[in-house]
Amino acid sequence: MARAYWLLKSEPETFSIRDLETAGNQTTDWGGVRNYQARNYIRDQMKSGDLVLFYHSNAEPSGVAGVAKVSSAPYADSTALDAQDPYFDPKSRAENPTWYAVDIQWVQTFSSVLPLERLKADAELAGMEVLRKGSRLSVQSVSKPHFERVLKLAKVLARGS
DNA sequence: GCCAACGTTGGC
DNA sequence: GCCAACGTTGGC
Repeated sequence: MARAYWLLKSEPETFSIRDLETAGNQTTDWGGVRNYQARNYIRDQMKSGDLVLFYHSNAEPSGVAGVAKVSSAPYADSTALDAQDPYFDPKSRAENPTWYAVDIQWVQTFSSVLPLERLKADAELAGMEVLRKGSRLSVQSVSKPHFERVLKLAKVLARGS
């Protein structure tokens, strides 16, 4: 099956593209997702090699900060099974997990964050989920043309700075 | 800090 | 199964 494209949101004060970059070639487990639609994307569709737009939310500015890649198959989110973890979910069981995670790996940090405002202004990105008013989903599917367009805009931004 | 747009919970 | 109340997300 062909590679898929995603957008993952993170608040940079919690975990930023720099934090991911610091991890270098090491993988980072992307867990703690507690929304069923996002869970379904992770559990049912994500696969190793998929590419990810790493999005900073609640940031100044909010926008796409870089690129990551999925580096594992989906697996049970251990934070849901650990009673000491803030993301613990007593309804999730090891033999039938409710929540899933994947490993991700740093690929690229943009020279500066590509702001949401810039994405909104681009006609080719019309219909992209992250641009929808009230879009709160932390794991979003991105079309290949939209993914490639975002990379293009990031390059243009780098050239201009 | 405000508030719109959600998703979830629980009474009925 | 409906829906009001509530909690959360996230842009601004």
